Amino acid sequence: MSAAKRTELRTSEVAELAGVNIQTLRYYERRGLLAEPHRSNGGHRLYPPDTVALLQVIKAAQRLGFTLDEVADLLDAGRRRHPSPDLRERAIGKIAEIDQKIADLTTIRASLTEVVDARCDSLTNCTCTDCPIPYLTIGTTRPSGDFA
Amino acid sequence: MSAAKRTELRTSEVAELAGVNIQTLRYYERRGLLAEPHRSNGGHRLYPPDTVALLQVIKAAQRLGFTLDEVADLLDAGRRRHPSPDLRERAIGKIAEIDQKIADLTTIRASLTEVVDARCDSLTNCTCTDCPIPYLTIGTTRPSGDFA
DNA sequence: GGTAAACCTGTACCTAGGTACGGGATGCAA
DNA sequence: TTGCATCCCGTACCTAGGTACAGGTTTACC
Repeated sequence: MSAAKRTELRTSEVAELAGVNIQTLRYYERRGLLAEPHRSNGGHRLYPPDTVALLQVIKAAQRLGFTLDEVADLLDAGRRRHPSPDLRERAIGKIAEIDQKIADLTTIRASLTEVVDARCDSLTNCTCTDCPIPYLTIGTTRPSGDFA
Repeated sequence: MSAAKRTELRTSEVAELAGVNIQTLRYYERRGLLAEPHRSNGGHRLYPPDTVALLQVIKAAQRLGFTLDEVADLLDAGRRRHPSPDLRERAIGKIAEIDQKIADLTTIRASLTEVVDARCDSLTNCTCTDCPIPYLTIGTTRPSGDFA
């Protein structure tokens, strides 16, 4: 079936393109994140090409701190335009959660930005309290100063 | 030492206030995320009150998909206004990463928003392709339509 | 001074999310 | 039609991040 290969992807191809392990594909299939692909006569999996994009979405969502169960929910929600009232309810919850995440990320980002353009007036005349130039720090105290 | 208790918090108090398990405090201490608190004469830990806020920051960062090692880095960066060039470099990298996360979250959010205000013209006259009203869906096909 | 609740350390165990391995079947190009 | 790369399935193992237990001190209140 060298001709059919043009449209359907084999396990290793999907894995490579999406940057995931082959075992992960089977794992996601077991978890219900990936629909069971159809098979060749011999039983080899053949995936539709957009599986690659789907995997990338899954991976992105995971990096954002969603569990696989949550990702499954999100995908489910994203697919149907006619959610059940329950699903709609959960979608609203997720949106609030996402807004919180964005707010938190923004806070962290601001803190990092401060770090990056840490303004040290000069090496010999710096008003910062945690300046590495030792004698400047003597006798100063500073509140802990974590992100927020 | 009932008087000293007013300023310093015991393990269970910190855990309760921050909403984490007591074991987690010790775990974070081992991991270097929490500085070793000083001890009572008998060896019991006594935490400064801002530990609670710190824990909340850690938990928030975790929910955003950062590993504990990354959280440690972030905290470290957040504390010092005079980063080493290396730390500065990593901070810049983190900012890019965070921007990506925010972008991804925004995409997912948009998709969920669509779900929430899914406009169904009416129960008998709906143009959506995955409308639950059966006969409307006959003969229609639709691209997969995951988030992006 | 007695005692119950909270704490200590060390070690064992748990869950989520993968990843690797073994032994056998398939796909496909030469 | 043979040979080698891939694939199959089932199962075992791994890492991160916790969480629980055991057996023994300390605290704090009566």
